[in-house]
Amino acid sequence: MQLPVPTDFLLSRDVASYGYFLLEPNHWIPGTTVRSGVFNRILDLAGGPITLRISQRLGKGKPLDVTLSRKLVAGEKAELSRQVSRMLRLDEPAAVLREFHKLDPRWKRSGRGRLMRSPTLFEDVIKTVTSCNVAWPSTIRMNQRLCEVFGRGGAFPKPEIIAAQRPASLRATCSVGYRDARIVQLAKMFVSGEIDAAWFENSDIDDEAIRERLIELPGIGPYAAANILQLLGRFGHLPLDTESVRHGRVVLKMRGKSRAIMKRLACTFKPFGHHKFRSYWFELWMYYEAKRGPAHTWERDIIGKTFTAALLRE
DNA sequence: GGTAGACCTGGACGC
DNA sequence: GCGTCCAGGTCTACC
Repeated sequence: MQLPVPTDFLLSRDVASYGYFLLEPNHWIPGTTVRSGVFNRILDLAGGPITLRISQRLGKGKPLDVTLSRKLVAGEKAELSRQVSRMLRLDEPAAVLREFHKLDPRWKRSGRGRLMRSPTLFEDVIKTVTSCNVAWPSTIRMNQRLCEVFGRGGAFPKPEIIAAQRPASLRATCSVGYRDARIVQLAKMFVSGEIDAAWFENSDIDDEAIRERLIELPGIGPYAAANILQLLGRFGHLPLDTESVRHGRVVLKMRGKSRAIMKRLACTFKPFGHHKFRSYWFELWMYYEAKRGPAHTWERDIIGKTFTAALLRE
């Protein structure tokens, strides 16, 4: 099947735009050219797990070619399109990105602006929790094990499956450590409707109301809340962590204690308003690419595991 | 309102 | 190869 995309959309650039593209059940396979990369992703749809092979042979703005591992049953096509659209931010208007490029022209030439995310809010929330207080290789492992152990056919597990587990089981099989009870509790809240994805995705609700609700959730603090906000398409907050402080010190030549650097980072990116996360993130991303080559050339099973803070400090 | 310490895992390092 | 130290964000208890 084919999926239409916005005129500015470029698969290789827009998939390799956020670290989640290196986490299971996502699998980006770099090609020899910008056009030849392939994005594989397993989704758990009504008729069971299905593997998508997504490419864009004809280049920027041209439809995506999507090869499926099985035939779709009734009703699955709409759900598949919805999930792919969320993941690749196909619903983000080109006009919004033009506005971003006007505000921060550094990214106009490359066209960067879209940030890859997950097909569902549940997966984004769990991926965020698995990235807190842990080195990147451990985040990779937690997501790999969650998909292997609890995902149907290697897909990301549905909240109903995680909600039915004992925390100790999650800890023993997926190396999630003390996050076990928090992950199970979050899954239960998704299942019960206490966390209503539609409410969080509602653009009529202001950022602060969403942030306040997020920060009440188990395992979600200031950093995680700001990160989930950007995953929800709200880019006016910065998820500041030790990596931000490193960026402040190494790239922006800031001096002082961590807290002071975080305050200075907030001031530095304030002029970018409701696009500030994009400006901040692509600065970080540019640094990683300077160290490790263009993101669309990164091999998940090689570069992902060597992507440690210690190596980046070199 | 601010902060110290615990939480868990795995990489880094010293021997 | 083994043992120890440390990084990482959230949560709780305490001041």
